[in-house]
Amino acid sequence: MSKQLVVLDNPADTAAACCAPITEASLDAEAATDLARMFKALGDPIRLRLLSRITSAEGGEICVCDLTGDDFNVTGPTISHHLKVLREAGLIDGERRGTWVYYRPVVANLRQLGALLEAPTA
Amino acid sequence: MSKQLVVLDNPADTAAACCAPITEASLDAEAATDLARMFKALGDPIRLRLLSRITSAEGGEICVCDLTGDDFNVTGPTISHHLKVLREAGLIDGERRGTWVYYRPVVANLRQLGALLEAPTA
DNA sequence: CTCCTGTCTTGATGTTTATCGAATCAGTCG
DNA sequence: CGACTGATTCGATAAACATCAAGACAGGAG
Repeated sequence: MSKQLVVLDNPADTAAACCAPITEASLDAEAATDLARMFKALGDPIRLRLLSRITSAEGGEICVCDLTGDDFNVTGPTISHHLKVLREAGLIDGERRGTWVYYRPVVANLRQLGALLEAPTA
Repeated sequence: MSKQLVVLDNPADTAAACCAPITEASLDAEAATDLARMFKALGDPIRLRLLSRITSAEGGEICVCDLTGDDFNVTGPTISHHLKVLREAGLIDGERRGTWVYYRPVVANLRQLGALLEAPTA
């Protein structure tokens, strides 16, 4: 099982009604499902803080060992679970290098979500 | 009970670490909780499509009666539930006028979420 | 090879959520 | 007032989720 941390089929950049701002028209059901999966991943305070740490990390990536410190009040497995949710949503991307595992943001998908929400502004 | 559809204390525009992009630093726990509440509201395909219809409505608002058509495959009460979730998250805002109830987007909060996600792009 | 540390998976548990049908509230029209 | 339509709330149920403790796996150090 070397699949463990490989990026594998990123569910987000396959279909994912790219770039259509939410104002443009009614999202069709399929696009809504893809997008909702990503938003749902953001819908937890711990995941949001994890993502914040990952996106703001120097060098564009961060070691899990820097996330399991007791800043968050949860155990290691729980952090691991949340990272998996973010990864499966296509918002981050992880890789093992030697002893440690590093995560970095998937900027394109984050941008897509942002664009979707900023459009109604105009 | 006239409270029913009044905008009441919008939980989102009170504290809500406004405008700090997710890259800037580690979100503090309190800000993350507020933001996660909004993202969670977006984390459902039906709510996303409802919001899409609301933000793209002519005149900036839409009648619930135009949402309960069978475009979505759920019953009236379920639509009502989702609208409530969006409303309590501070993403939309509703008002009864006569027989019908109208909803419109809370643009400032949508924009805040969008800005948070577009920042990592740069 | 054997231990040790870091990360993830599994299994269990309590909580939250989506959904519906039935009942209720709000406003209009006879 | 009394019936009717639109929208919400209530109560119940099944599915999804967050969390933890215990165990498993990966890689480096003795």
